[in-house]
Amino acid sequence: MARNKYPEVTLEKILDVAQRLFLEKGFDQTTIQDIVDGLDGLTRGAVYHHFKSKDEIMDALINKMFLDNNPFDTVKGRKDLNGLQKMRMAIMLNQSNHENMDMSVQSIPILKNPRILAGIIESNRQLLSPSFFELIEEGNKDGSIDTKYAKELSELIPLLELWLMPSIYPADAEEMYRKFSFIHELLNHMGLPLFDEEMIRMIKQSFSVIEKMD
Amino acid sequence: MARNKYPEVTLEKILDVAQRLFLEKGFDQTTIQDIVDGLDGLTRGAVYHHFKSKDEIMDALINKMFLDNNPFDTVKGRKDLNGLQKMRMAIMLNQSNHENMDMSVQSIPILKNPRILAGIIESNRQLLSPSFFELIEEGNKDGSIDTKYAKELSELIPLLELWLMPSIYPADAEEMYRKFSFIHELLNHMGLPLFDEEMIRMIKQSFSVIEKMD
DNA sequence: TATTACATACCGACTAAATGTATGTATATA
DNA sequence: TATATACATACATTTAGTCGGTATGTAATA
Repeated sequence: MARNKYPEVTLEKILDVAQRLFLEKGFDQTTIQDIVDGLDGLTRGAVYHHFKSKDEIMDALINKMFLDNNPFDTVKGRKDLNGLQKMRMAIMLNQSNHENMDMSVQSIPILKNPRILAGIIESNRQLLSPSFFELIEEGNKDGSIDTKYAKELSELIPLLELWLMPSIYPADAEEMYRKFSFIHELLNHMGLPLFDEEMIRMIKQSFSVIEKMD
Repeated sequence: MARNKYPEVTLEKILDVAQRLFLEKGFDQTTIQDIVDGLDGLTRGAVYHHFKSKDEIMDALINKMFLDNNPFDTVKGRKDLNGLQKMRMAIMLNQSNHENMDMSVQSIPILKNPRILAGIIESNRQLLSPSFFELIEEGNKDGSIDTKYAKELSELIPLLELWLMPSIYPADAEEMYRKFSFIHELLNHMGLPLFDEEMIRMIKQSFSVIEKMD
């Protein structure tokens, strides 16, 4: 295939296809050739020109997925929100990001894709937690949050999100609701009242919808 | 090499070598041939006779590591302990198991070994949590524990143990201590006073030891 | 006890698949 | 026009897994 005037386009295409395949079939089950096949016309040489290895594609993907729609960029400029409110918004945005790809993620058991799981955990720790930390600190300063455990909470919250993923920890609607109650109580006790009444109602409702789907 | 009269010996040997290598170099970085090389005289044929695939070796290992020294077997018969006390003992036994291999586990960043990480998470959920659940329920019945969240706690505790692994979540002694305080407070609030004064003292001491090592 | 039949522990060569490398070619840009 | 680079192509290498074969153990039979 002819050389592309805008190589970034090729690069993006590679990441797009890779993301789709990794989520559909898993990282190990996806070969470079599989990716190439979805790249109409290009060859493996092109891929290896842009990326040193399959792992490097994965790393790039993890960064991209986070940066593409970084909840914290959206939240940061909002002078009208205090720390707690920003935190709530960031969590919800982040959650809906997850859900957008969860349709595909759910289709394949994530525990069978250790590389993806590890990727999530690592990017949580490196990217998500520091941002959470900032917001919690901000809340501590403006008085909307009052916790001794900013660092600990910022690390733990992503882990709790993991706990809420039914593909890892299977749970029916009732069990999901109990988990949420648990987390609600936990966060309140630790001084980070993340869920307000409206959020709890929304969550409750979304579960009853799931219930009816079964 | 001559056929072994007791094939279990060969099987054990394979698992031994595999465990060593997986922890030293990681799962993906260990080839079947690497395992064979540590098996004085045997060939890859032997390994493939006992195991269908590399993954099957991993699965067998996970089971073995748990069953070999299952904390719950030790605890179960102890009529002199109530549920809470059994829970404490199981946690400590389990923890010291971890520490025994942690010398090797720590040496290699576990996030670079997604397969092992996923294995830990899955075996926690399938083996550890159900046992925790039983003990917590027992405690709830005999009055030594009083929580609405037996199921949730039994799932969350292994996740908290993950959080405490410095190879995944780097932390100095001070930070480790804060994590423990956090968990202590969390569990107390949820009705599962897992750490008594003695344990807290022990933990505190073990951290000051670490501190001095640096 | 000797023989036979069968099961299974293990060997070793082969296949297939996939990653990665080295080199070549054409095109864009300076 | 020269140079960098986007991409192609051929090749080398690594590794998982398969398969037919061999030797040794075990159990039944006589």
